[in-house]
Amino acid sequence: MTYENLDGLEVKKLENAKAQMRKGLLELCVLSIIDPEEMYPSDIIEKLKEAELIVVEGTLYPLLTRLKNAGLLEYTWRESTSGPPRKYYTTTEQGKVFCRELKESWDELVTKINNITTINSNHE
Amino acid sequence: MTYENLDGLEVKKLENAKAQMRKGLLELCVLSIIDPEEMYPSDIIEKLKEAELIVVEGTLYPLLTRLKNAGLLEYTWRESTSGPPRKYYTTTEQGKVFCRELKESWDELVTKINNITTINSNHE
DNA sequence: AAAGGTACTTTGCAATACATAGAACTAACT
DNA sequence: AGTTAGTTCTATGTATTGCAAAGTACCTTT
Repeated sequence: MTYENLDGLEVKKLENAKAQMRKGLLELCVLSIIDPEEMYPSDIIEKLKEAELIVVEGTLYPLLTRLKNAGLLEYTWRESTSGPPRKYYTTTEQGKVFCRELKESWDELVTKINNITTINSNHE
Repeated sequence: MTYENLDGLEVKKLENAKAQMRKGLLELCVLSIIDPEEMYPSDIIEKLKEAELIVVEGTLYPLLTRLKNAGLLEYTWRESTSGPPRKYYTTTEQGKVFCRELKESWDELVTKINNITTINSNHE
């Protein structure tokens, strides 16, 4: 990824476009990360960061709450040795099913987008 | 894609999740579709439909306007033999560069998401 | 002239990111 | 005991971009 062909304004636009691309994908990411085990929010943020998908608290907490309210996640409080208690989230059975469906939808979407963008690459 | 594991409310949630996934991806799609040639909006909608990415006027027209205002697209009016005149859009040089950068960003994003969701699939 | 079809514009709403401020809890320090 | 620092979680305003729907404008046909 190099920005040498873009001026300052374009860079900002590209950054924004990248941010918009991420919208709507976090549910899948978060459910996938949590699924095999239990996790508390800062760990989730850390895991996302390792995957180079940076997410901030203001995004994650409301998302976790939404998923909990939708019955896809549940949580238990756990005392921590290094500060206040933590909410450990796990995926409900419902959430596992939903996550699998979501993954399928994602795969289909990727295929569709690639069909569009790859076909046109061949013309260049 | 089967919904047999989901009840009515879940289906609605999944549909919504799919809609959210699409957000942010249309710029890339539209630029990719237009790039090799010139196109007017109904044709773009048709092409997207063929690719099973259904987009409505209320979405596309403002998007085209945004891209035009950003200098990535330009248009000329053309008379039509079957109705009112049409706006034919073409990609500017700037738009071609932007589209390539966007494609790279997309590819990176796909890789990152797949890293997250695939790793966890292996645990099931 | 009116009707029908096509093309484009506008607007309100919903959803989900981000930035930021703040509250609450615990451990360590003074 | 009180204060400070670090950690965890909550809430809110803002920005962006889809969708639904209504409406305007233009051309052809009736």
